[in-house]
Amino acid sequence: MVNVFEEYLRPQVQLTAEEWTRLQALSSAQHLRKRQFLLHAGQVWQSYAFVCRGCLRQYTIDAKGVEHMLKFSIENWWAGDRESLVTGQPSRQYIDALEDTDVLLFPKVDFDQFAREVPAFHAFIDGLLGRTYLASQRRVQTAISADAETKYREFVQTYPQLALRVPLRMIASYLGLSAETLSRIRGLNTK
Amino acid sequence: MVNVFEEYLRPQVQLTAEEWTRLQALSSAQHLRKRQFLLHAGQVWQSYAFVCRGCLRQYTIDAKGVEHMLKFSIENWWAGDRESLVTGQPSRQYIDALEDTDVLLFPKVDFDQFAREVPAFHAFIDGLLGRTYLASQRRVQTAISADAETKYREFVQTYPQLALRVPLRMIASYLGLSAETLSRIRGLNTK
DNA sequence: AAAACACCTTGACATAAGTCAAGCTTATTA
DNA sequence: TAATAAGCTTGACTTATGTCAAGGTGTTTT
Repeated sequence: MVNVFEEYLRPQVQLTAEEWTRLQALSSAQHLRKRQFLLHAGQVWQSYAFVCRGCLRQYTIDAKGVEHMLKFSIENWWAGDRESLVTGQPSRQYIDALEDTDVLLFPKVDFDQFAREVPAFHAFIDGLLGRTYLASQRRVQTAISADAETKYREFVQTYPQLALRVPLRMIASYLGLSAETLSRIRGLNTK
Repeated sequence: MVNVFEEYLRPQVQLTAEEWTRLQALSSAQHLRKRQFLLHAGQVWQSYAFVCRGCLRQYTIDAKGVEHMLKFSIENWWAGDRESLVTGQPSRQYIDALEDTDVLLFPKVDFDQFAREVPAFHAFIDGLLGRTYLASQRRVQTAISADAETKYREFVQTYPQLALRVPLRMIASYLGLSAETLSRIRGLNTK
């Protein structure tokens, strides 16, 4: 399981053998069965989570009981509620597994400490955060300007791996559409 | 003009007199008349821009010629197209002034260099980016889950300064609504 | 001080997308 | 392997929001 992380990280950051060992020692593996929760609203999120295998969904539930998908995380992605992580406040989000999933958890304190002491790693995390932010901005732009069909097309183009793997009604929710609307749109595209 | 920046930064980062002088020396002031452009689609954006006075809008124009507001920046806010800054690719965005505006420009190369050499400043920029990213995530969440009225209410609550200062049709665009819809919503709230 | 413009509002109508409900497959679970 | 649940699709209907058009203020501009 650490192997997956190693293969992910090695091409991106130059770490000494010692640093690598130390980083690895910070992590703890966790296995999630399908439908099992990694985070529940009300809990404080205090880690960085790296997905080695499987698929997670991150979502909120509104006053009417409707779920709103915020993010999906498959192999080589990071997951977690950054807001809770940064503020220390209880999360309003849920994270659970759409498939049996293996996760590496890095406690915030240790992880940040490590980043502070290893500039190359720090730079890598900064870059990651920057790219994630850009992706978020693009999502905003699509959300405010595109019609339903365009939203779906862009999603498939951006995340082809997810389009095949995640239930449609969750993709619909991610895009701010009803499941029925998304189903009809797909009907059109197929024909 | 540098005073505004100093008052903004001093409470947030501890810089030595020398560092402060050096940072200041990197900046160049620019004055924009109302409606004047700071960035035009096709140009590469290569700076960090700090607004000392006035108000900027940042937007795209789609294939139909419709503008979509991405961001407004008033005093003590940063502006710029991060995507173009990071990738070095020509921007697809426009930035122009809604009022006469004073801006401090920090060339990317120098700014990044300074951040690398002054850890406290680096940490400050990281924190800023992190908060901006959180704001973007919240905007996504509202965009996919809220109705028109809620979007507007949250906007007013989050940015009361902007609600008074920016033309309604631009706020409507920022929220992904038509100007007419926003106007009707406001009619309801007032009564 | 006109003239031209930018901005907001309102009405009438159009339409994209949502809701509710049923039926049909394909996975899970007992 | 029967039973249950999850997921997708389709139809009929509703609704929120968009579009088009006109009129009214208030602001720039000449």
